[in-house]
Amino acid sequence: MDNIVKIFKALSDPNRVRIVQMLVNKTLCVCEIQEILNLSASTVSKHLSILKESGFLVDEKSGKWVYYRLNTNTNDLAIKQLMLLLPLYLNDDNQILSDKGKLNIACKDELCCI
Amino acid sequence: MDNIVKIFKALSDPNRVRIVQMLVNKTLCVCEIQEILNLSASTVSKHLSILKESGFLVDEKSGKWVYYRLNTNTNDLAIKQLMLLLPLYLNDDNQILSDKGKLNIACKDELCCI
DNA sequence: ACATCATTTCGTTATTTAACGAAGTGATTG
DNA sequence: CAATCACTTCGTTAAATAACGAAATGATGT
Repeated sequence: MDNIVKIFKALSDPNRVRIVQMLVNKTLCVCEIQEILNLSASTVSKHLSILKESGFLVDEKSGKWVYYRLNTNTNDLAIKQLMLLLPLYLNDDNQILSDKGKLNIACKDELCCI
Repeated sequence: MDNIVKIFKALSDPNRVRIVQMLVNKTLCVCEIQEILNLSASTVSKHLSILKESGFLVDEKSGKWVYYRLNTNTNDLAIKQLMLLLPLYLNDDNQILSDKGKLNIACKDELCCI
């Protein structure tokens, strides 16, 4: 019960839902996510730790950077299914579309890291 | 986005998850739910209104009583799927099993209403 | 009509949450 | 080795949430 409630709590904030959707088929470092969300680094870090703690994300250090990606290898059924279902619910969400658009530009122009 | 976040927020409280699971294949009045959760009537009423507002429940007045049940006729894909998936995640949860046990006894003995 | 019962609404309190900036950590670069 | 960069942790503040009891609402039964 605690586990499933923690999972739903993780998804009950719009900025965290945006993060999860940004990371579909992508690996991003904290500063890229910060750029899109337009929040302070500490706030973004906190959101990422909640998503990691609940099982949605894994991180990987590489030099100065910490990269986050979806925990696609999870054994948790709820996490696995919700990661698949979320995009269906948010495919046509303007915020999510806008985030993805910005991300592509940001990547092309190397807006943030490297 | 607001809609899906509202849905996850509704499920991000253990008492509300318990309510949803109690109502699987059952219709219950507020006082029965109150009996199981062991919370004040006003608190239970608030939880029910959040679940109703987010689309999980519908209510029906009948005399003195208000009956709540799952909104199985919803058009909302997320609500529909989450109602199906939740029991899979909580099948072996002790709290949920205990609630269902108490509910059967309560119904037999007409512990609460009627 | 009146008392009672089931439920909701209101006002309050304690806890949790989201946000920030400042300070701390650890790796990289000059 | 000092400065910088990416990120996290800490401490604070404002807002949201969960809980309660008291009062309001609305139907039932006497």
